[in-house]
Amino acid sequence: MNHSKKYSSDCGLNKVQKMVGGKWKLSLLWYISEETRRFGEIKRVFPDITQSMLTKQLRELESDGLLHRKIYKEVPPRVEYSLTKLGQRFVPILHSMSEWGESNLE
Amino acid sequence: MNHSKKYSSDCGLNKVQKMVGGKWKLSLLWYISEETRRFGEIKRVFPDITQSMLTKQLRELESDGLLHRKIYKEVPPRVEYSLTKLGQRFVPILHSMSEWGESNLE
DNA sequence: GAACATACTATCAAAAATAATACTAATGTG
DNA sequence: CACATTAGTATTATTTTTGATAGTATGTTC
Repeated sequence: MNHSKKYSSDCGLNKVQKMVGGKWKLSLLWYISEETRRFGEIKRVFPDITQSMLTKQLRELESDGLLHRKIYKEVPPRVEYSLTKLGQRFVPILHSMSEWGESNLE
Repeated sequence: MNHSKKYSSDCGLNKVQKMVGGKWKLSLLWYISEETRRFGEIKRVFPDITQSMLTKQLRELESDGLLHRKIYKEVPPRVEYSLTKLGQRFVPILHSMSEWGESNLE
């Protein structure tokens, strides 16, 4: 890795930032990491996020490979979100961030 | 911590997100964690960040307690940025994010 | 056959983040 | 006195992110 690339937008750090930088993404990952969650469940736990925004962020997390989205062919619809392997490998980082936040900030 | 607060904007995770969520902040922290850096040095290493944005982000990191800003009473001016204790405690998280990014993303 | 439930989608508006550009202050040097 | 140097500020765009609101599809239940 040359010097000009070390701090560029290609570096691991910036990729991570782009993937989980959204306003709600860390919390969503955390919540889904606890167990598989249905869309409506998530919506109820995060009442401040609008439905369209929730859909958008979940889909982005999915296309970034962090979440798996399982659609049941039922009516009314049923969609479950869970962490992928990649997402699971991110969970320890979530935990250290949370802990750092809780224990260091007022 | 009650359930309504667990995923609220008060939780550690969201505080962290607000503090380091800026487009350049993770990289800036990383660069400054390596050693104390002068403003102009940072500017040269991150040519894509405008000067006003750089100032803004560094000041935010300072007021969030992650960076220390040392002003030398000289002309031309000399300002050095370094990590605070709090910032230093964040460095391991930076490393794990970087590693996760490097090793898991194409 | 009307209402219900769920997970959406589509538009448009508002707010927040970032960028572009130009300007400033102060002093040592030639 | 003009000029270079450094770390800024100020102002105005532009872009990106987020929010508000309304509408859709469809099998099941009443």
